[in-house]
Amino acid sequence: MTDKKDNQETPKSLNFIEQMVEKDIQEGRNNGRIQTRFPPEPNGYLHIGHAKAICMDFGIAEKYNGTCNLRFDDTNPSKEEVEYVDAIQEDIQWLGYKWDKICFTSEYFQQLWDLAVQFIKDGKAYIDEQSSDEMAKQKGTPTEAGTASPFRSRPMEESLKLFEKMNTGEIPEGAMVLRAKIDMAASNMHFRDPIMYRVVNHPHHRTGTTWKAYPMYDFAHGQSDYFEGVTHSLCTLEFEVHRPLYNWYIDQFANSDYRPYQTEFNRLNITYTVMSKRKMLQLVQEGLVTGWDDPRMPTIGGLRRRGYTPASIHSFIDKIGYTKYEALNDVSLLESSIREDLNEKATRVSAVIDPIKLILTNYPEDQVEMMEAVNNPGDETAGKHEIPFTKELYIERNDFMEDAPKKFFRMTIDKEVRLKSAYIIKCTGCKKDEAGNITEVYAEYDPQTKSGMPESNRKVKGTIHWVSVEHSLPAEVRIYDRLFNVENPSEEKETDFRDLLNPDSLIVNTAARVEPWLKNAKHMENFQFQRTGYFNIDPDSTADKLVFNKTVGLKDSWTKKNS
RNA sequence: UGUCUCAUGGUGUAAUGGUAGCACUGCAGUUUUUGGUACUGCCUGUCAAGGUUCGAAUCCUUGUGAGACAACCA
Repeated sequence: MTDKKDNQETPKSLNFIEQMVEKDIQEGRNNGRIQTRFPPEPNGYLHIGHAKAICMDFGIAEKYNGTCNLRFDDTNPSKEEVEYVDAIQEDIQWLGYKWDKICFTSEYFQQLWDLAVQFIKDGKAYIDEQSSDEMAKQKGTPTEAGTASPFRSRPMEESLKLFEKMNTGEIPEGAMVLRAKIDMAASNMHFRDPIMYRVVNHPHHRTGTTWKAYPMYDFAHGQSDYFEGVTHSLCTLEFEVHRPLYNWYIDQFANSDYRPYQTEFNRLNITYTVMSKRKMLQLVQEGLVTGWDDPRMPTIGGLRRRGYTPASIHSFIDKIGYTKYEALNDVSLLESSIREDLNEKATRVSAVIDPIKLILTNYPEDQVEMMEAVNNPGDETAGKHEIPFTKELYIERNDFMEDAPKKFFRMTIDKEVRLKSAYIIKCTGCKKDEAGNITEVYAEYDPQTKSGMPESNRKVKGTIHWVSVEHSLPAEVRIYDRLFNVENPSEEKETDFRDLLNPDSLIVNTAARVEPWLKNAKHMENFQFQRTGYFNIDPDSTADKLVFNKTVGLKDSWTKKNS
């Protein structure tokens, strides 16, 4: 495990954005200054797709000695809430990033307003009183030019007066908008007199009722970048068509030698994973999940509670890269990232999920032996822990088979198997109820084969885990599978996505037992158990419930979960 | 029948005119006190057709396919 680090690492090739940034620095664009921003709208929780953007925005600043602001793009008060503002900050911090400054687009409302007024005075904007339907009709289609609004040549003074009114409350929502006067025949639809301002009567989570007229994304984003001093405005591919407008707005007023540049990269898509905020909100509101941080959700909080570490998310993002190709990443790449990280760091513990009683017929009735188990087989410095061993144990139901096929390495009658960290035992039989279900398994232990004794080196094909019946604790176990059962949910756009929910995404199993010392191991964040998978204690958890996570980990994994 | 963008193994991503490599997945094997881990090997690729060139994944042309854009969302 240590020589892994000794391997000389081949220098990682730069992605296209890093290459661009290095070129910009060399050529002295914006005096070689690097400033980025992460601009979420506070209308939902951050998900793994945002993590990709976060790693880019903060990562570029970190790598090239620049700065990165966290800017809340809060220009639509009807959808935004303080709850989201707080959650977003927590998630970014959990990922390990620090913003240079925290800001809000709403802080620039006055500047944007003044700028809009200037646009009107310059004859570059006008108040349109048409309905949105009328405006949509005259906008044309991507293949046909649009036609001019009857208000397009409205005198500047009139527009100015009406614009003031838009912000006093006397104009109802939808009655008028401020539009930029550009080109109704432009091949880029965004140039056909885009809306700059509209009326929203919903109070804003920060500015209250101070404003009634709110800027649209296109009029706000580039300007905010400019006001802040952003040099590299990085966003996802769907904003590509907006870039000419982004530049056009800036061209209208910027007169310094500085200007921000927008660059787009591909957004994250993962198989079996829905990342639409709208749909996630619906899952939460309809109670189909327990909340935004339900472990089945692709949110940062959900992944955290499912046992993902910040390091695993970083390594995942690192592996998928940034291009302009709209990729669909296999979820196994994400899963391998957490396995890799936990395998290295996680402490191994024992737990039996689907227990069946194993009785060692020749073991003294009241004897308790403390068995020593390593915490991490790949890391000696991780230490050891003790597990109580008794005559009556629980083993996994599927670790025993009465009529076993040849390739079955675990427990079967007349065959030897090793109890991990304890003795080699030989199965002698089992007991069944009337229905034929196995209720108990019997075996004899070999006292000479306790772990550490010379005899224990005997070759035995199988090794199984166990817990002492007397010392075990019952636990609520939740088994998580994928929330969706279609490979690419985005292909099912027309379907109600709820039809795509996997009915097995959450299975509660109350029969599980865990060994007692787990209860006292609150200081440990991560646990791993090898054949069954990986354990993780939810850092938010206070209860002793366990969550079984089927997707993460080798085949299965566990997360301790709060009630 | 518009504008813009993209196309490399099953998936994702490198190679920036000079040996098509890496990771994930899958399949084999070695080691193993869990069938895990670790290590080794294997499978599979430049969308197509032309052109430029000593040499093309890379440059040019045409075609094909995919995506984005017609919200008073961001």
